[in-house]
Amino acid sequence: MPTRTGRPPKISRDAILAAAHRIVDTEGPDALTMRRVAREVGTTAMALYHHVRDKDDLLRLLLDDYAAGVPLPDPVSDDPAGRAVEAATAMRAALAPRPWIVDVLRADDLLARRALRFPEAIIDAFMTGGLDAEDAVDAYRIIWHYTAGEISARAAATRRRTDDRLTYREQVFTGLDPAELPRLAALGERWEELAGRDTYDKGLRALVHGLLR
Amino acid sequence: MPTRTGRPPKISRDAILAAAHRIVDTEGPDALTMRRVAREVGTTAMALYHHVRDKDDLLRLLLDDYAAGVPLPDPVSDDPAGRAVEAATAMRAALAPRPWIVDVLRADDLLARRALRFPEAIIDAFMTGGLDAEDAVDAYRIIWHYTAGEISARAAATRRRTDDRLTYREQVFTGLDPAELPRLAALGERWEELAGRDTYDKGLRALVHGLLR
DNA sequence: ACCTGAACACCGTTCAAGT
DNA sequence: ACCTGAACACCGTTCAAGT
Repeated sequence: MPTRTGRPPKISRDAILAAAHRIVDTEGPDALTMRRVAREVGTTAMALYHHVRDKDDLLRLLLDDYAAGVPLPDPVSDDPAGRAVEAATAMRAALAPRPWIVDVLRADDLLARRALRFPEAIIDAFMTGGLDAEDAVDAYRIIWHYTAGEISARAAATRRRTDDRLTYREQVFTGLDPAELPRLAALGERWEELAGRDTYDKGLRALVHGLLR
Repeated sequence: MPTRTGRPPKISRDAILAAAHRIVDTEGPDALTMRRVAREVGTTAMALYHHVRDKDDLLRLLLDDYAAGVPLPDPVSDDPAGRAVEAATAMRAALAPRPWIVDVLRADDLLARRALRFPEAIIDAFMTGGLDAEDAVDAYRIIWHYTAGEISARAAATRRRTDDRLTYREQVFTGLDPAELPRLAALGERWEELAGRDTYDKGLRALVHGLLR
């Protein structure tokens, strides 16, 4: 049994992650600062740097934890299109309540290690549907971009709704010149109502259909 | 001619915007702080608050300026699908070099006032293609989500490429269990190459086709 | 009316020192 | 080996005072 030398640890990476989870779930991602996490585990912010490389590292670890807990339901469709839709819908359902995740991994159009079941299922569905590996990867990435964009937009819209100044969009729509922008002018105030609709599924089905055609 | 009273202004909103443009174009959006803008126009940060409400307001004004300068080329296609693709491609081309814009207006799936030509053209194409107003708005919003997601992802990927630690994704791909994730394991290192491809057009065409079907 | 200085309440991170 | 305190170099914004 190897001898550990030096001062015994007061805190652990697990304790840090648990605290981070608590904070982000109850107070949102903006409340997640190094100082706040430190307070929660009962140390100074600087002690954290002994257990995680930096804040980005913390976020990534947090993400991987979430990913592990999200189920990918067994497919119920027989056809490839249906299976792709199911997997993408599950992926979106997992992310929608935690939109900050999208911001963390935006770049990696691949999800965290323990969430790879989602791309796997989607790529598999497309390959079963007759696409070769290249086209299936393209299809997955296209769906990822669509999903990430939709989640970000919805999250921002929700944020704005709690804001006072939802006036901007109304303001944009008053006094549109029908000669210049006939379609938008005709829509008028209906935009507000139409833009609130959840169109994810509609877009997803169009996308999958178009990609498999 | 109305008599203006009080101290004459040293700076103007135009001067502030011009400075902000200079900063964001040469040093990127992260360099755009109130203090930095103030230094550029030769005042203190607090003087700015007399001309813009807050930083968000400044960003929105900046955005509107950009929007005014971006051309929407005349359509060349006869068919509605082609015109929708053209307008969306122009919109993406306008945004791609300035991905921070997407972050500013994420919520408003409608663009800034002076950029309304883009949604107008896209909605018009879909309505010409036989969709009713509701479906055309849905179609536009779906395309917007896809476009915003793609731009964000590409911007983040570029940022990461200049980073040192592009190791994370490689790391994820080493030692995948082929029993658990057969498709991804088979892809192996090819992911890196495949994920670099520009798939915007492919996805856009699939989407437009699926939406008009 | 417009501008200034000082201040508030924060950030992430580094670094030298302590146990 | 692990933790601490002080410090660095920032943020956006408020507020009272000056011109």
